[in-house]
Amino acid sequence: MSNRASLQRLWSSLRANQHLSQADRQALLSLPFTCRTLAAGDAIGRASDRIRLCAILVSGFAYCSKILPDGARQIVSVHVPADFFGLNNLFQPHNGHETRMLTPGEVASIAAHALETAIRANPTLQGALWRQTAVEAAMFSEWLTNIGRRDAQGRIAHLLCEFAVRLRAAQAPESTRFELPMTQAQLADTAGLTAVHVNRVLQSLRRAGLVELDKRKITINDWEGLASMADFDPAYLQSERAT
Amino acid sequence: MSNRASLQRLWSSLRANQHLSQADRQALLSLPFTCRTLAAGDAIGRASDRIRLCAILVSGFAYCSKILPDGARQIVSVHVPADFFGLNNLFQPHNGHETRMLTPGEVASIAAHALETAIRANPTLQGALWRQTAVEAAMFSEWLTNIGRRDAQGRIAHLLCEFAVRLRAAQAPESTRFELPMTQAQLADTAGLTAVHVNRVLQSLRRAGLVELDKRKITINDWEGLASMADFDPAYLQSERAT
DNA sequence: CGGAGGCTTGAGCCCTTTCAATGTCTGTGG
DNA sequence: CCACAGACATTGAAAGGGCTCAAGCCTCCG
Repeated sequence: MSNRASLQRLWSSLRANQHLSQADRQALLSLPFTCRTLAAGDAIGRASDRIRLCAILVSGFAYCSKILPDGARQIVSVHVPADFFGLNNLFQPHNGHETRMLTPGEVASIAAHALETAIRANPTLQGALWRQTAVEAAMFSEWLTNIGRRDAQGRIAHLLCEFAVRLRAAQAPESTRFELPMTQAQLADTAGLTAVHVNRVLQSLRRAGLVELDKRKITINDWEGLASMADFDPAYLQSERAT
Repeated sequence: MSNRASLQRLWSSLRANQHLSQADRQALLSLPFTCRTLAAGDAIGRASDRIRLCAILVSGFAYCSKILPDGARQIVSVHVPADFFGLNNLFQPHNGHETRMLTPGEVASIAAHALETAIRANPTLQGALWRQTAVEAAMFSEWLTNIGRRDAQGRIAHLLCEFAVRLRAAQAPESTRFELPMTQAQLADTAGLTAVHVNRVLQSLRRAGLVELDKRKITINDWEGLASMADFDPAYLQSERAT
């Protein structure tokens, strides 16, 4: 189980963290985190939980989804290592969404009330977290136009581009090659498509020489082509090294 | 041109305002607002503007959209009177989105930097605005699953339900009857559909006895039916009188 | 009275879904 | 070391929801 040490490492790469002062960073780090190791599919803060909590993804991937009565599922966000998520819990504890691990990994969570007191004592910390939810809102907005106005090819291409940039920003060394630990069914629930159709789209991207897929490893062979097909502009990610 | 007086009236109903103390309210009200009267279709803060600004919709309706290179448009949010919007400008000035008036109306705008200084001096005000962007994020998320996982009927039904609740919360006296100043083409750009198909869906909702349409006046005849068809749960709106 | 924008309607097409079956890989237990 | 289960990926055929194209209509407004 990782703790302060690995958290410390994380902070330096934490996106929400770019605008934090040293003092604020310290304030956050000194909060009572609880680290847990979870398996793929495990829920983070089950719907039944009364305990509102925010969390940092120390390692592994996670997603947040809403499930409709007919069983359909929409994945509204995917979290990569070092993401700070669950801030929405501060404002609306129960919104019918659930967050689960995509892969096994470690989560450092903190009780909402503890974070709230820290915030009250530290306005610039509050500002950083505010910014974090603003970035999340921008991503939602981008996904909205992605699902609402692009065809299947464009949607998938856009998702791949986004992940490439986010993963590069978060951790990965090499740009165009990364691991995306999602099944085609999960990609479908993200893109508002069907698993079957995602499969066919992926194949066509492959045949067009844009990407290569090996297990969950993705290699983008033609970034220009993929980005233009997706009409991708990374500005909304607020990533430092966005290119 | 309306000014302090009408702004004052607005504050009492302002959603972002529910959790503001009297002092914070005063702080906001004393800021240098610029009131403008705009026509339908006018841009609020044109894309060419270097001046970042946030605004309150004093009267009329507005929307925020993104336009794709192929000309397709996705409306990502609709603002009703008393909405505080454009907070995203504080974090990312240019994100390829544009905000325009849906109807003629008045906008009270404030330069971002003025708001920023006010925020620095007033942490609880910052908290209220943070909450505002959190609510907006929640709406995005809801729209995401709406477009991603519901068929055309469900999407339109959900939009109508949302507007009914928001308008009731914002101003309207009677519940199930309200004015929605959007053309079918704009509704289509909101729901990720085509104007033609929106027309047919609207007709089927009418034939099913769920709603009545007269010009831009909408009457919901069967709230239960419409809400269940849309799987609508108003919790995400964070509205006081949500029922 | 003419025009423009918005609403309707019809017909045909196509992208995406559904349904169903087959193939592939990995981990497990005998 | 092989058999077997389970989770994913892949494929084919057929149906369908929504789109496109195109024309007709209505209403408001100058």
